[in-house]
Parts: sequence; C-alpha cells; structure tokens
Amino acid sequence: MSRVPRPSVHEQERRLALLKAAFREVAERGFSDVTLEDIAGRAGVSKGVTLYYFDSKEHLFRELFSWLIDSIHARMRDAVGAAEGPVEKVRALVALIFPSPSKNRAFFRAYIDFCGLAARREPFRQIGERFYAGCREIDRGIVEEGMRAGVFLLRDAGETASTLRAIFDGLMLQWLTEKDPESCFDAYRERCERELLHYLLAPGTPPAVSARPRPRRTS
Amino acid sequence: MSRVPRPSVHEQERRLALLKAAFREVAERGFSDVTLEDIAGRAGVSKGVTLYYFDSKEHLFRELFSWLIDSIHARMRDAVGAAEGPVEKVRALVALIFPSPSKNRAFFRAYIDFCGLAARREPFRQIGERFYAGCREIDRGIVEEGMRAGVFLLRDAGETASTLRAIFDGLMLQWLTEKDPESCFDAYRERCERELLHYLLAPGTPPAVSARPRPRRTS
DNA sequence: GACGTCTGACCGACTGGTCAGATAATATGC
DNA sequence: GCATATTATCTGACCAGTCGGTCAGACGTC
Repeated sequence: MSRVPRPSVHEQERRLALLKAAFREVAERGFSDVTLEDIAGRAGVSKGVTLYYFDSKEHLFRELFSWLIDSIHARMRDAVGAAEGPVEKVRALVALIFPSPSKNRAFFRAYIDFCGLAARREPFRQIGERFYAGCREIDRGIVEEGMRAGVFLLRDAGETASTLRAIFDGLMLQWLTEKDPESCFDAYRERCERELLHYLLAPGTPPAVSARPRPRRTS
Repeated sequence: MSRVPRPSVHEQERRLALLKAAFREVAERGFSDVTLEDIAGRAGVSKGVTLYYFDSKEHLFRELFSWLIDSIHARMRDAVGAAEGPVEKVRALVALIFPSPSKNRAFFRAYIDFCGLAARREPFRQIGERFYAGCREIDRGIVEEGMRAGVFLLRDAGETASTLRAIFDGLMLQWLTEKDPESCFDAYRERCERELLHYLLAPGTPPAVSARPRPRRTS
C-alpha cells in the first residue's frame, strides 16, 4: 500500500495495524477466544505475520494493553488540560470516558478482560498497576485543584482520586450488563457526572447540576 | 431446561460439589482456562461426571454464577438484616464484602471473569442483571432507611444505591492489581467504609469516622 | 437384571507456534 | 540500465498438544 521504503516505519505501521485489529477482536470475542488467525484476518494479513512481529500471543496482548493504556492516559491528560477549572475538568473526563455506546462497549469489554488477566498474571498486573497509577495522578491533580479553589470538600486527595476512578469503573460494569446499553448510555453518562460532582463538591456549591450552569467560584 | 424429574439428595450433593470445585478453579485459572477435567479432578471424580450432571461447560458456568449470586444475595440480606441502623448496615455490608484477602481474591477474580462473560453473551448478561437488581434492592433499602432517619443526604435512592455498589466494585478492581494485595487489604476495607460513608452521610453527621463512634440520630 | 452412577479411552475440532519456501524490496555489480 | 545477490516480509501447510463432548461398558445396589 504505502510506497515508503522505510523498514522501521513499515514495521511500526504493521504492528499498530495488528494491535488495532487485536483490540477489535478482543472487544468482540474476549482475550482467550481470539485466535492469532482472527487478528491476522482482521488486519488483512496471514497468520504467520502476527508471530513475525510479536513473540507470542501473550506478548502481543501485553503490548496491546500497554498501547491502550498509554493512549487513554494521553487523551485524558489532553482533555483535562484543555478544560478550565476543576468542575469542568471532571466534566471533560466524563465526556472522554463516555464517548459513544459502541466505543464504550468496545473499550470496557477489553478492559474487563484485561482486569481478569491482571488479577492472575504478573506481567499483566504490572500493566494494570501502571494504568491506575497514571489515572490516580490525573485524577489527583483535578481533586487538588478543586480543593485549593475551595470548590471540593477537603479530604485526602489520593483516596478521593481513587474513589473517583472506582465510580467510573463500577458504573461501567453496571452499564455493560444493561439489557439495552445503547438506550441508557446518555443517562449513565449524566448520572456519572452528577454522582462524581456530588461526591466531590463541597456543600455550599450548587450540588447537582444537570444543565450547563458552570459553577464559577473564585475562592 | 433439564429433564430432571426429581433431583435426589445425592444428585444435589454432587452438583454442589462440582459447582464448588468449579468456583475454586475459576478463581485460580479463569473461566476459559479451566477444563472440565480440572473441575472433575478438584471434586474428586472423573471427567465424565461433570457432563453427566451438567449439559455442557457453558451450562455448568451459568449455574455456577447463578448459585454464587444467590448465595451472596442471601448473605448480604442476612448481614444487613442483623445490623441496626443505616450506618451499621453499611458497615455490615463492607465487612461481608471484605471477608479476607484470600476469599476476596477468589470471589472477585471469578466476578471479573463473569463480568467479561456477561458483557458478551446474553445468558450470562441476564444473570448479571439479576445480580445487580438484587444488589440495588438491598442497597436501596439501606439508603432509604438512612434518608428517612435524616442521617444520609436526601437524593435519588436508586442512583445512590447504584453508586454505592460502583464504589465497591471499582475499589475491588484496584485492589486486585495491587502488588501485594494481602498487605493492603485492611487499608482498602477501611477506605471503602470511609468513602462510602463520606458519600452517603449528610453534612452535620460526623463525616469520616475511623473508629466506632456510631452516629446516632433519631430524625 | 434393571437402574442410576461413574469411568476413561476415544474422537473431532481447534489453536499456538514452526518453518520451508514464495515474494517483494533493496543493494550491488557490471 | 539491467541482472543478480541479499535481505525483509509474508504465506499457509504442518505439527503437537489440548479440550469439549461421546460412549461403551464397569460398578454397585436393590
């Protein structure tokens, strides 16, 4: 396809294409029901190629999850960085984490699979640890900013960040078992935002905002 | 479903033994890495027996998760029923859900596996839906009692119950990826209790109780 | 001997991984 | 400019092992 003769660029492209194919397959079938042939087929190459670029199925999935984690971290940082003020940052995070039903379902299906792996195999556990560490850092930044501004209740920022993330994950788990996830997607997103702000906001600030009356505070 | 006219005591025992064996195996290896032979071996019988009592591997796991869910529901109801007042009920729930590191790990590993299944296959999804429905009912009872007593902040009880459960699940996901889950188990349990009460308690009641100063209010 | 229970050899399907060789891309020699 | 050598990339048949599920028959009890 591409006439660029750079071997390293070509290799990068191939690996990325395989990771993307693997992601889609995992989202559909789940880690252990995906075969190397499925992935190759989805990427439009033959089976041998997957093991030409990756040492084994396990290594491929390690790289898949590492890549997924890095890209979600980067996107979270971007979204949070672009938003003004702690409340808007929380909203930006929610908007990012709830992009659309289909993307959500794909990502969280893969995510659950990954959690199962992380709970049992050390190499995957380490990747999961890195994921949560990055999330906690991002979340903590928001929480601390909100506390400094007097908008959020003063508490241990690390624990608060951790609970914030727990609410995300826990709600997503519930969403995935809904009969018709599509139809209640918006409701979940709004609920998530509402609950997060209810959890974080100090009494005195508008408690549950449903529209966009951005609570502006200057101390 | 099954053509069993009257399940004898012996059959009941055998099935239960196989379910227990399956549970332990799933907790260790994960749903799709467990073989019928593993389960039979753990239960002390030969491979053929598993498919003598269950139609297929999939049916066995459906029954496993149904059984798991019913028993956790029953235990939650008992624990909540035995506790006095909303705050103590929350504490009882936390104590039940965090019994010990090893039991926790076993249960939540299986639980994650199950969520992965529920997110992809309809029969499992239905079981998951039943699980969350039961949890929400129990949690909602506590929340409503707390609101009636003026101890908890007044809000939508259903959503509050849902978030309560999300905090449980989300924290557990984080706990499972800890480097040394054993050593931080108590810290997680205490944090869970603290965060739950922080989330629920109305301002005016002692916000974050670490010892046992039970906040007694009579409306 | 009839029945419920149990065994484990066996079967067919599948899968991760290997590999010999095909094909394409690039470098080299003339 | 072209033929050839070298290397990178790709293919798919193949292998070895595994696993869900079947089944003929063993075992024990009444």
